Amino acid sequence: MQALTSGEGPWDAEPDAPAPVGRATIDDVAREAGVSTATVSRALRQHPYVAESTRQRVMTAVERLKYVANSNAARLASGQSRTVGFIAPMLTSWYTSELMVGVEEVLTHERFDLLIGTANSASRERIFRGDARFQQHIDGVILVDVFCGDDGARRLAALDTPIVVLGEQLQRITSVSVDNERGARLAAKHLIQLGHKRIALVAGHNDLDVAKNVPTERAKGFRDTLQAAGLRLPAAYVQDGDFTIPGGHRAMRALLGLPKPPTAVFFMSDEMAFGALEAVREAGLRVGHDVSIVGFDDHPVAGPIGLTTVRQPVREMGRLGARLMLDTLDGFGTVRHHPMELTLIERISSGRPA
Amino acid sequence: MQALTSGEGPWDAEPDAPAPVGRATIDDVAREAGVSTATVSRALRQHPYVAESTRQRVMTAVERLKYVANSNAARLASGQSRTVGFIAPMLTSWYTSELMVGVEEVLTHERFDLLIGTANSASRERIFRGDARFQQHIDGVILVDVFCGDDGARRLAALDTPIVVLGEQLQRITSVSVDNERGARLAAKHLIQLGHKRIALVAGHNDLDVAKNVPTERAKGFRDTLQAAGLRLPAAYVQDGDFTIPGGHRAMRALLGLPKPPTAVFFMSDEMAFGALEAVREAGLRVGHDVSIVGFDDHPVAGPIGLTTVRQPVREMGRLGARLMLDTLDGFGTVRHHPMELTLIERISSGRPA
DNA sequence: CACAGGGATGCAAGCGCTTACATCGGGAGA
DNA sequence: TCTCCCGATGTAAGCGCTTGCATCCCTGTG
Repeated sequence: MQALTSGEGPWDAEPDAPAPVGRATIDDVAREAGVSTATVSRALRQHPYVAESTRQRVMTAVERLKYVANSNAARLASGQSRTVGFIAPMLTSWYTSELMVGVEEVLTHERFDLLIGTANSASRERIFRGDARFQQHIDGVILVDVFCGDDGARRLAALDTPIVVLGEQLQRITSVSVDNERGARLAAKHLIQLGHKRIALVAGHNDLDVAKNVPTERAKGFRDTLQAAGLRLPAAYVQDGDFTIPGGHRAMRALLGLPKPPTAVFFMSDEMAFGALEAVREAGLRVGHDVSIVGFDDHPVAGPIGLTTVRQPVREMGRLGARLMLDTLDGFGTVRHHPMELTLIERISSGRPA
Repeated sequence: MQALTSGEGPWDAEPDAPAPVGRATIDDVAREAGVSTATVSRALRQHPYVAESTRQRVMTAVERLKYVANSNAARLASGQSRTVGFIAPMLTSWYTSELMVGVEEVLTHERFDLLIGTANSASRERIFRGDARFQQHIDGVILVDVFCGDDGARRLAALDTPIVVLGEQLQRITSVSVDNERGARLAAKHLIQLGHKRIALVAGHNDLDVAKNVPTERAKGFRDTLQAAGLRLPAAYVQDGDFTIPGGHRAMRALLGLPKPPTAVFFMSDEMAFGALEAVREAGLRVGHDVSIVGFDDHPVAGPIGLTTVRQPVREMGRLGARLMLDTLDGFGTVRHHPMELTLIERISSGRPA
């Protein structure tokens, strides 16, 4: 951030620009360059059949006139919307917005627009049917946390809309995801190695029966690891935290209210873990001593408050997802799954059992 | 969030829609309704001179054909971009993204698009000059943290682009802001009442000399209150935290490294305060006991971790800002300043000095 | 040296809407 | 009953681009 000293800085600079504020059209440029509008259009879009000298002339004219193409006209004429949809439940979670920022970053760079939508159960279907905004004016859709089964995946793949899925892996659909089972295993193993015997799980939702999805995979990795270590996971030790801060708070309170409360808890998201901190404090206990907590994400606040967590490169996932979408739209790129690395970050919220 | 049970849920529903995927044009609708395209256009946009019966017929046709207007065509024809720009430094801070979500919420509802831009020193100017994206295809601009002096404000007001400023108050420009001086006073007073004598300040930037801006106002309120209480604010007690988590961390470390460290610190943002928590821990001290901390914002994580803070209704500010922009674009609404309420939320990060 | 081939450019028809202007019809006032 | 007026609708000209097709010209080839 630049230091603005009094009386200086960009705002106070002289308005030295000639600035015939962006009124030039492609015809003006054509005239200025002495070519046809068609040639200008081609020159501007890297069409192969434009002589280098001509391109130069056009570019010069563009500079001089400060020409900027009217994207509405371009889109109308070409039939390409240069817009991709981004659908997720809970737009306000850190995870989602971080993905969105990543996506936005590369899309904007390629002069694409982002159309954002929430995906509650109703609107998911809507996307591919009658929804007003997504119906026709979208080149592709980036889906987050689809949480659909194999059937859903099949239906998605059958659509002729290019799709990229973020966060989970579906049959025949390009995706960027992490190995959720492994992530959960990392967390569980960590807690087990610290010596914990009573370890609980706070999932995003409790309905973990859908074929394949993030919570299910994490739950599986977690369960398996516990089982392998000869530990039990009683039903009461599995709570639903709704992937939100208040949800995590509630879940933790429920856990601490148990006759035999756990000494360690794995949360499927950092935000739920944050909520849990409050519950621990309210109970007069100390995190990392009386009860260990492990999250998932590596939210920016996780570091400062010392939350042990499984880091996933969220922003980078968003970026990659957007790039894959662009490749798909360009006709390149085949259906592929792109795995991203997961790392356990040990901090002070987890320690040996009291 | 809906519970998806195996084999069910929206994804698995039968594709029961007739779905002649949104290919209908306004002409199709006109034909279907037995009117001209002009009438359809008018009916759809609430033009007064359309008979109710006609409107009904058009609507029916729209329904039947699942017609959705092509916004590119509409924008091209009308010359209205239906897009507003959103410019802020640091798009990734919670404050900014929260504002953005609020803005997005109402804009989307009104079928407007949001064009997001960063405002580093260079691009600020660019907005109103040669910048490619903002030059012509924008109806108005929402500015966050402009941090410009009166001169800058004058230049802004002189532009013919509708402008709404969020977070601070500028001459002759519509804005939504809080009383920053008062907020800082609340924080300072709270700390003083707790009995603190050595109180430090972590600002967003140290260049507090610009005519009028958020950090300056908060610094003033803070200083004045300390002074009124007969307390000193040594230069070493004023640190620059850059409005980021790491910045807050650094600032706190610097403060704690002082020969006579403060017993309480006011941070101009919660995120900086979060960073500080880590520094306190590293120093082997306890927040709320050895050192009290007060933030500003009421970030969602502030509650869970017990950070005392000055709450500002950020999301609501974004919403209101967007609404004001829409009013301006509609020709309604005059230049006005809309003040929002600030509240001190006392939590456990602040207590009596040790 | 005529001719085919293909690179470089121009022409002009849209893309799907909006809107100024023309038109039409029917009730109110003369 | 005949204007006049105005509400309701139609006509058609673009908005600023993209792109298929036609055209032109410069090489390389036989």
